[in-house]
Amino acid sequence: MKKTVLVFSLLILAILLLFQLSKYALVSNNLQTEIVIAVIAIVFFFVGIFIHKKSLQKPGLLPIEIDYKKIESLEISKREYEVLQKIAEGLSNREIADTLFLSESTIKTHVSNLLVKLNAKRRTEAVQIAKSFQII
Amino acid sequence: MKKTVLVFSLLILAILLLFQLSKYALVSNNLQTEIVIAVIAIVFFFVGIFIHKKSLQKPGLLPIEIDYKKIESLEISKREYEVLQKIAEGLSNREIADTLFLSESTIKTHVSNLLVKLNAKRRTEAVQIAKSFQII
DNA sequence: TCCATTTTGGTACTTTAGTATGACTGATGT
DNA sequence: ACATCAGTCATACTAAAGTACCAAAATGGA
Repeated sequence: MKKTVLVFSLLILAILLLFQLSKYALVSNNLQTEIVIAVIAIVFFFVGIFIHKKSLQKPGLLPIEIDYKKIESLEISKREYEVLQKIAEGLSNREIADTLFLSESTIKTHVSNLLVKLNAKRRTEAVQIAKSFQII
Repeated sequence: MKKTVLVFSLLILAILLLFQLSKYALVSNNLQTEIVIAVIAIVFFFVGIFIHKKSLQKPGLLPIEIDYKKIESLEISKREYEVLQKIAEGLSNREIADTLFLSESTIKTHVSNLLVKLNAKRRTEAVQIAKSFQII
């Protein structure tokens, strides 16, 4: 965290410095206008890339867009999808049953149906396939 | 794919146009230098963000940086780590044994050790924890 | 060379996961 | 009113996963 603040502070300072330099360069006509603009453009282009990269540092903030159409096309129902999410969280059938206030039998039924619909042999494979489909 | 090419083409055209406009604006002194530079800076800043975002569109290209120090601190050995990767791919113990040319017993030993080291109760939970630790 | 660690593998066991099948309920649409 | 379907749950079974404990190679340094 401290490192991030430091990096951003330095970045802002560098940008301000660049601004001042570019103004001096232009008013004193030491440099060609094109070069100054190009430098500014390139620097801010990379700053944009850098900022965006930083903003994605935490995996929880990754823009994982869920493909709801895919879920529909696989004919996965609401309940089944809930179970799929719990599986992906690493819960056992017993734990899923408890969190959803259902019996373990019901969860087993849902899991079995999910495996068929996702064409998976195991729950771990189901998670892998679901992620590749961008549905979780 | 076609859409991406189109968008990038338009983007490049827009940038070139901006360049020309800025040059005209500066030489004819219609606008203040600061404003032109600021506009250039802002535009390229967002272009940088846009480009970086686009480059991350494919999930396979996500820059998931693996925390090797974390792996070490958890005392996960090379073999155990290989097994962990296979687990995350959704393979069964039997399949992992076959791909690594080992017996299923060995895989079970590795998995058991992994569960202890990752403080997980199940292989699915182990995958979840490993991802939260950024080690897979 | 010797020591520590990793890697490998086995047996015997318990637990969890998954399959197959059938049945009941409640909501929905025709 | 009736068929349909999602959701629920059960039983009985097989398969896979995981635990506990042990032990022998191999690997890599000191």
